[in-house]
Amino acid sequence: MREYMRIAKAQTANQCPNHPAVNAARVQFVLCNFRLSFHPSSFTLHPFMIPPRVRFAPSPTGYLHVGGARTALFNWLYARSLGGQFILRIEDTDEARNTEAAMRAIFDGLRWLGLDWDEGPEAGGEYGPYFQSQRKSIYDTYLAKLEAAGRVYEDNGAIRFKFSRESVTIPDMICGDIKFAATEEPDMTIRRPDGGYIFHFVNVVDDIEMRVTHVIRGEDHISNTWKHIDLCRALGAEPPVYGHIPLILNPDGSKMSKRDEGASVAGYMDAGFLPAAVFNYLCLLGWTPRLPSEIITSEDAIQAFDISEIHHSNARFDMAKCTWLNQQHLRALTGHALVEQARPWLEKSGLQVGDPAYAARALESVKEKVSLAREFPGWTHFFFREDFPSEEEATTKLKANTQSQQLLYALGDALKNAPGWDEASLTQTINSVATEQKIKPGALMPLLRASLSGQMRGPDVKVMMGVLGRDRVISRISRVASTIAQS
RNA sequence: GACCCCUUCGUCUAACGGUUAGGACACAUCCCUUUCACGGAUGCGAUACGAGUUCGAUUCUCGUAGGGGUCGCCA
Repeated sequence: MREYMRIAKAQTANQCPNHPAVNAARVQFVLCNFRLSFHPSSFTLHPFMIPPRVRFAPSPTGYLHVGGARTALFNWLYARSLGGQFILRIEDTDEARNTEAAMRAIFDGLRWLGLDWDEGPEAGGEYGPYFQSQRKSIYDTYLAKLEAAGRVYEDNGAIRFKFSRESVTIPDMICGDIKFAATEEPDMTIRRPDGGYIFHFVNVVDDIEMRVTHVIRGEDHISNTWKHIDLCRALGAEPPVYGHIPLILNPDGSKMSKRDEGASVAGYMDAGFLPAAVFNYLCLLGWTPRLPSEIITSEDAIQAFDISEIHHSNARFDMAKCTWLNQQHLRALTGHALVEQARPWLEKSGLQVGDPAYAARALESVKEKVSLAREFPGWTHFFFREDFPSEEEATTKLKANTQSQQLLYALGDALKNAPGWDEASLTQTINSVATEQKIKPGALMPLLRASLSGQMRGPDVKVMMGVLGRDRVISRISRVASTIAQS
């Protein structure tokens, strides 16, 4: 197998030397088909084989689960890396779950992550409708095929599909060959007495109808796959190629369900995660992009994606690493992008962003200290208002030193007459005050910090002074100095 | 219970059958420093167990144990 891969890569590289990534991906695609359809001895390369059509088919449960999001992500990467189509189909045959809000959660989550679909709700496409609730007549037609083939029978008003009961070997793009012995499981119900169709049936029919070539889904479906293939063949269609990806578990190894930390994509939005970071983390859970850094963009992922490299074992969710990645991505933001990322959180805290250039400088002064965007207000609120609170610790610091008031007045006077407001001038000014007062320059810093921000941790003091500007700095210093006098 | 998937540091993972079993996160210590971070350095820490094949096994085979999944008139 490895040898075929090597030859295939060499051949496609020759054909299209300008697009090595596309070629590597194409080879992968070819090989996945090859695994299914060809014996090694008859292996031939088909570099211009039709691009894959994959789909993400969630049920509108009211939220987008990270496991589902990662399934969508791997499907999307597969399509994007091979120039194929990514289809979104809503499996809403269970009418109780079929609400507009439940649907929105899925659309919003996917869009937030940047997983755009080529066909599906709000995108159109020639194989619609993309809601199973609107496809009943199609299912009726396919049921008739099964009836004609003598593969169904009625059971108390429900309709069951007669299994062929043969042992099968399923070539899985990720797990390799999976063998299933002939089963004694009861035949599968495909339609309820009320006429509603069951998941397994509609899922298979839609994949046939929508020309889906590759089904990439959660490992929880491995055991259902032989049934789907059986159904597919009974309908006279060639089954798609399957690939089963491992599940995401809680840190303790249990199954991740709705209320668990990190389970809902909306939770990441609410916590101030960057979509790029969550995208990045999901890539790393179950797949190792062979890139120099673990910090990657979606473009990197598309370039590097190789479905055969997806792992076979379940992975536990690690919020600490996801948060670290968010910090890494946050650091890469500058100017406008940084302001827009922080804006909702600042406004939610009642802060007016105002001049974007000023806001950008304020945010950049702390961005390396922030892990999640929602932490921005806590670090920068004093840049955006004069009536900021003074924390207990800062007040104590100012009052503990009997010289505080005198030092602040001296600083205020010196800063008023500082020759400039750049870092060098500020350093010079502060140093000369320190010399005058016979103390170390470092001793002035906490006083300045407390006076200017009301807290004992924050941006570099001189950077903070630079952003605030001379007028605000002097007025804050004198205000604090006089407050100390009153108390 | 039957069937299927899986098993390397706490977590995510790397290692043509030959490596002092590598990296990232987390943790600890130190350096840098006005704070908090970033950055740098160091440390802690793993091949589930038992057989077999082999000169040699994390790697291949079998068994055991453990984890996960499927077996709906849910999706």
